[in-house]
Amino acid sequence: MAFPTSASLSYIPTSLPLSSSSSSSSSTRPVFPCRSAARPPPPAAEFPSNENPNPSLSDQLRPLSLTLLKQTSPLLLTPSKQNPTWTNPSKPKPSVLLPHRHPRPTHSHNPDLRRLSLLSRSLSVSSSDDDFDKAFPNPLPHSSALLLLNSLRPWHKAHRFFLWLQSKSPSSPLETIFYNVVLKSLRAGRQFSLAESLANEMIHIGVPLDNITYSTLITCAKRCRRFDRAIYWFNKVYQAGLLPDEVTYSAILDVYAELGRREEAVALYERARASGWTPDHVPFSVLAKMFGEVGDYDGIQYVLKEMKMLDMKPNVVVFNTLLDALGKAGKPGLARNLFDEMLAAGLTPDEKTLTAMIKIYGKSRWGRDALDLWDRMRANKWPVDFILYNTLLSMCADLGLEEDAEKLFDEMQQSDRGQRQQPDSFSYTAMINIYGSGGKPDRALKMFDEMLERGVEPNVMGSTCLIQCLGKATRIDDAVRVFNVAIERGIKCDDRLCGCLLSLVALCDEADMSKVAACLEKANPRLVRFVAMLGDEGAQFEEVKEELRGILNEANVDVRRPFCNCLIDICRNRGYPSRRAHEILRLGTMYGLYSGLHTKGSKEWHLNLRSLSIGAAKTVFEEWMEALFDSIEHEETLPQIFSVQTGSGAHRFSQGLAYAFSSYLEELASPFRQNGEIGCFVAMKEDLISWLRSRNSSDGDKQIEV
DNA sequence: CTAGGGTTAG
Repeated sequence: MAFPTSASLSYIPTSLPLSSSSSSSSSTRPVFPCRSAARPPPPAAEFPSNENPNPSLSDQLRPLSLTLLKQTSPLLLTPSKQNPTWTNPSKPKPSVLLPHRHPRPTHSHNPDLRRLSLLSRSLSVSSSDDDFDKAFPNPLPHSSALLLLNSLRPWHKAHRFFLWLQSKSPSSPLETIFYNVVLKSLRAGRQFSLAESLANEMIHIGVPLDNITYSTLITCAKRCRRFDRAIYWFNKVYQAGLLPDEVTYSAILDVYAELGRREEAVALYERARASGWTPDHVPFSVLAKMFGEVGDYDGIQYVLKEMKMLDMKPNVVVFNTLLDALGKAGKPGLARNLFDEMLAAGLTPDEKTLTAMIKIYGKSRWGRDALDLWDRMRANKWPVDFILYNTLLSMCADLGLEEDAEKLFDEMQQSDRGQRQQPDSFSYTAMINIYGSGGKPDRALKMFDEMLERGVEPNVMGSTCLIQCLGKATRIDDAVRVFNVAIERGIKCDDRLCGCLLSLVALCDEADMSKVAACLEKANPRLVRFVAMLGDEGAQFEEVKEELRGILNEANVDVRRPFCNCLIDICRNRGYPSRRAHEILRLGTMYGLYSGLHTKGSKEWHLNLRSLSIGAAKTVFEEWMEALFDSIEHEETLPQIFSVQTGSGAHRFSQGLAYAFSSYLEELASPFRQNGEIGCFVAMKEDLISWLRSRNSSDGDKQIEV
């Protein structure tokens, strides 16, 4: 893919309307506060919490920097007011950030380096003030103290050394650089509170904070998920009468990006650009990742366009984030083109590049591209690391490449133990996944047991895959055993695992029901009660509706449809009151979980049953037939062709639906015929009408029974 | 590594 040439003038967010919020400005808090008017820090509650990487619409629309878009910030207006002769917009006066970086001292090679490095290692066993006193009876030279401070690990040793240095010069405070170095160490140790108190100490005793101090504080806050404090310290830069330089600026850009506050991040970027900033690679990587996170393809295009405009050649990191972003935006073809472009530009892909590409091909089920790339990796001796190994295994799982995965897994097992390439829970999960989705429960189970023997902790996904596979083979006792082992080993039951247990409820016979219910009781007792309610003839629709709504509200968005699918299966398989399956389907439809199943054209009406469970597919089909019968009765115009699609089972989770649905249609003696393509069933109008008429006259009841 | 920013697995 070439960089896009049709460049629109500015980024228009795809998912968020701008217009609605641009009228209220009185309560907005400028990102670039006026120097004279120091503002109190924003309340922490104003920022989305850690658990919420995708803030609500209102969060995103909180017009923190929409003030920037409207250019109402006093600081931003001052240049033209103070300096009316400044009229060349192509060379704007820098107003929001420094055009240059903080100057750093050039380092002469210190002859003590080696000695100090050995010393820092010996101090790393224990480091008390006594140790420091013994090691340095004479005052330490400035540069040696700094080098040692920088090399002490973990953070508390550096911090203790810092305190010791402070105690050695009680009359004069340590210079900024000492604070900066120890702050870096505190960041590595994720000690934000301590870092912040040191920064406050600097302010208190008059040690100047510089851009290095601020950027370290901001990234430390970011790593500790204290985004509110990151923004607080960014505002502090302006309050102190300084301007951020491009490192500090990129750091805060990354904070907004991580918060998912995309408009504000873009506004920050554009404001800096407008004031003459020529960004380096970092902000593009930050923005690309931000857009990729939400699959915002237009956002990715915006990043490409900006780089193109600046005639900037992406480096490997930028390519990596762009490739990953395109994958997340569901554009495997564009990712492939961009990867080719990267090679054509003479860059060598690294582990992360290849991980991104293999992941994309696996998820898209582009088997040929995946295997082709794998061959090229080996032929070119491109670097491979542990994560790439595991990604290759997951790709094999996605594509059902059992033999390739086995070879790779063996390779990992034969690697040196020190290399950290021994299979871990991720690798085992991939193997369990391969065997599980290939219908080989024995091998999957063997993998799980082997994993436990080798002391590798199971994870929730591997356990879920295995339980699902054992469930499909109706090996309920094994499934229950695996569940209990997983729980004993500290697995936290997530919604997917709950859904998996729910599918066991649908599959097991009456004798095993209590064992499965006991598992589900540990995972989600509410579901156990709800299943009982569904089986109770006396339960009213309103009760079912309320309880289902509660359950779905508590559940993760992407398990809601699987939950309903499973519940429908349970109703049908366990002989619950026959209206129940239809009630769940109706409610699921009401909650928008089954939208887009029907397509009505003038020549053909189509029913898409892909990603439905067998029971849900049957129930949806029954409702469709009922609706069609009504249409016939009311003599509506019908098309010539009716088609149903179940999917061919290319996706491992939909395996079996085409087959099950085919025999179901045969049982019903329906006129639908599989039409060349697997999983595609077609009936002609006349055949369908006569079949529906005969069924409804012989049944006497409009409900189609199986 | 040598005081500060960006990229990898369901």
